[in-house]
Amino acid sequence: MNIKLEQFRVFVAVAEAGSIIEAARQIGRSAAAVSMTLSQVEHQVGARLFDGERKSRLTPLGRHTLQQARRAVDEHDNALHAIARFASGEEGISRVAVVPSVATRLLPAAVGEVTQDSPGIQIYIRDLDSSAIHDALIAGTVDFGVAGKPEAGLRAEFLLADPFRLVCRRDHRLAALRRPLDWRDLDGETLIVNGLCHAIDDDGWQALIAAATLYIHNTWSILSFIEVGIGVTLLPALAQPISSDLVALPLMRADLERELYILSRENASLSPLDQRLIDAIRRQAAQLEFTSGKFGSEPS
Amino acid sequence: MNIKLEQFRVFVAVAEAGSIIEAARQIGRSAAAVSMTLSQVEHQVGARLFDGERKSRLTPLGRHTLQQARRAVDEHDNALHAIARFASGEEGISRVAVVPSVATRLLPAAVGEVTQDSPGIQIYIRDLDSSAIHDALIAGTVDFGVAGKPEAGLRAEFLLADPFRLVCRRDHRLAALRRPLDWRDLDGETLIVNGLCHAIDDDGWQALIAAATLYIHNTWSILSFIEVGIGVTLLPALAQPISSDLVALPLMRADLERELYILSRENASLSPLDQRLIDAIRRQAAQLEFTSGKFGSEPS
DNA sequence: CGTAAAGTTTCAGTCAATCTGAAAGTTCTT
DNA sequence: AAGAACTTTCAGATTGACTGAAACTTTACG
Repeated sequence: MNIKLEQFRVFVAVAEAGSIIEAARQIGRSAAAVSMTLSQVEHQVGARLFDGERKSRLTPLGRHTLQQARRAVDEHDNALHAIARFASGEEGISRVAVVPSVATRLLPAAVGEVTQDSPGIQIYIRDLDSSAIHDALIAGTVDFGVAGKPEAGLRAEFLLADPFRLVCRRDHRLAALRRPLDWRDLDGETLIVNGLCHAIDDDGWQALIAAATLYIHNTWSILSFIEVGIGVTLLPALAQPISSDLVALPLMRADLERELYILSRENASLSPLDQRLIDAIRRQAAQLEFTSGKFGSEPS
Repeated sequence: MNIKLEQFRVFVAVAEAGSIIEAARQIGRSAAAVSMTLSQVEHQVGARLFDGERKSRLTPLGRHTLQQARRAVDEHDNALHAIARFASGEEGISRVAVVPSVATRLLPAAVGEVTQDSPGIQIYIRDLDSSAIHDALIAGTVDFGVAGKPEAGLRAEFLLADPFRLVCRRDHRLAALRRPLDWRDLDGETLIVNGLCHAIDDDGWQALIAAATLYIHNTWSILSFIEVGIGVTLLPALAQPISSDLVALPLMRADLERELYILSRENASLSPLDQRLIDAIRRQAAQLEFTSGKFGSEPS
């Protein structure tokens, strides 16, 4: 016995309408087609499904078949619906790993954008440093990430270039210069080296960090030091928290910047929800304005 | 989006086989057909379901679609299976009302026959007198019944003719006659009239019961009276319990019998399980032997 | 690096299933 | 008994699916 889904649909329509003509009208077929389909179903089942000549009363077997047919049709429609929702990104799970600055500055608005119209979705977020993000991607524990360019084995699409700035207190002498800073301006300053400093490929800078004494990994800790008057540091604009006590000063070398990429596994597609989230992150990144031309500006 | 069940089947086969050629081999189609069906499905979904050129790795959307497709296909197969089981009478509910004699003499073996190979079925049995059975059928509380012929409104198919016998103690003087009895033989006997006596259309008999003093409805009670030596009665052979103290004597009027019918609602089909049960009852009835020619025989 | 092998897709033709409108055959109602 | 409503049958048309062959792509391997 093999009854097709469309045959089930026709049978359900007739059983519910109680008449072939009415059912034919509802599903947009001719009565002849419905009649033939129905007799095929009865032939498959091997017994009559309706009592009497008209199609208004079901046999016990017909009632049972109706139950089963309804169920099968409903499950099929549910499956189609679920596939459509997943395909449109209205439903699903997205696992993301991003650097802390993206987690605080880009993700909240992007996630808000995506979740606003899609209540059924789930998003897992981890904030890690770039190399941990690469590892997580290769391990498959996250679907995509936002981080610096990896060595290999990952697909990378450019997201944004984040210019480095010198961060110091508003009342620092460097803030009073009101011009892009040179490395020589940092002579005699207490430089706090952070994890992102090594990415800057500049000889003068490398000499400075080689001579530095303070190395602090966590961005928030660094800023606490600076706030109480100890030292200055170099950070990408996105990594600078908004604080009225601190300023981010542009550098002469305006080309020094951290590049952030959307990373994902090579040869592995992303789910539609991942795509939506990436699109939202890109939109948020496009809205960023690095006020690199102005002096004494607040970070972002 | 409308994906047919057969398309789901093809997609599931390819996803599980990891190759179009292998899937095509399994489902008995050409690779070309499978390839075309698959691209139809992808077109319907609106995105790729497999990563890379070969069909060995699914995209996240593909995995989700596979889950849903499996579910839909399984539910459809379940529905077909459930319909087949119900249609063959291996599953279902049967509600039966029968007269007490049938309940004790025919039903046990018939039910045993049916339940033996079908563990999934349910059978509800009520034993009632004929008119209550008619009422239950008309009310729809049972699917079919075994009882005497009803007035109207019910479909009746002849089951068996149950010859009336005279029931008395083995040591009764009538038992010693060893010949079919005439009404005159009952002169002077204490006749116990029961509910079935009125069905006998015979003037001599009607005169006898008009003159009787004992009227007892319940068959078992009647037999208790007879066992202690009080009276005789007339009962259909099937209603006579096996007891070594009692004998059932044939009557001269061998044509006096209670006719039992399989009754069901007119214009209402019976379920396949009902049919199986009816068939089993008929087989049991056919095996009955009323030893009407022999004298002093035990009741059946 | 080139060739063979395996896998996939495209193509055109064939075939089977399904649909339609018309007509005939039912059953039910009046 | 006649008409109305409904269902089925029929022949022809349409659609959709399948096939084998060939082209194309990717992978395996010497």
